[in-house]
Amino acid sequence: MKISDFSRRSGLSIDTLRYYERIGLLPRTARDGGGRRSYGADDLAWACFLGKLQAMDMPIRERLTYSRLRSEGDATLAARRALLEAHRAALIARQEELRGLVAALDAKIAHYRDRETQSGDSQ
Amino acid sequence: MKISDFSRRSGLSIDTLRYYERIGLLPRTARDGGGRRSYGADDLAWACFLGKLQAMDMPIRERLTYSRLRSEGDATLAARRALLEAHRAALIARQEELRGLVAALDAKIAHYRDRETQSGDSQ
DNA sequence: CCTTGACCTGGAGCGCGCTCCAACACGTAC
DNA sequence: GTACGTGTTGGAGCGCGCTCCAGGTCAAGG
Repeated sequence: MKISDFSRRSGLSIDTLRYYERIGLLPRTARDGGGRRSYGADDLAWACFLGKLQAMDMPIRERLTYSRLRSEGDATLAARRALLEAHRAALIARQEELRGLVAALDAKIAHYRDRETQSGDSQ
Repeated sequence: MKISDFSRRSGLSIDTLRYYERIGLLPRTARDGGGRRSYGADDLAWACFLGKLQAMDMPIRERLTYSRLRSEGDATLAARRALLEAHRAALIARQEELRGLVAALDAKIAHYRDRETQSGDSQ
């Protein structure tokens, strides 16, 4: 698969794909005769998972660590799971925080509704 | 209140307070005889709310818009409420997204648990 | 008086995560 | 054979949101 197709299917921009490869987040991609990147199906699964990790706000450093562990094979399975579990805990904490913040926001919005009504009544 | 106290109470660093004032996110603060910032209680409430907006991932641009509206008085109450409601909707959407991502992460973690067990059993 | 420490200003620097660019190499269609 | 489209590289640039720094001012304490 050529990079343009891979970009569309993975949801990562062409520039991002090359950038990720440069920093080692994606492994060095196989090349065709002319030196062009040629992606396979397993590359796609990995790129998509990287995209999910990013959507989960996992910073690049952590994704790099995960990627390095992955490249070291089955010996790092437990370490990788631990990393994911730590990030899961962070996500849960963030969700709790957001719940509280939404509640505060709702209070503020209700407060605005009151003030608008009052000023509307008095004019 | 001096800036160091205000920083501690608002949770914003001294540098951030000065930065916010520079870009217009905080209004020009009152000064004492020597030209030093002298904050009041209402400044504190506003700074704390700005902190919450930031914790809600509201970008600086949007916070600036909100701040500008606020400085224009009661005529902008409805606009400010609309802005907060739009951000509330974004937060809810993000929460939903995170729920899905956590589910995907759980699946991945379960997958790792399986693989670890298998390799443990076979050795 | 003189030191100390907190404050002031304008501006530079930084870490993140891309994004864009110039200059060049292919391979296919006409 | 030449134009075009798509790819390559290394490196520069960017938007965000601070954070840090140099060089200076001022008030209070010893």
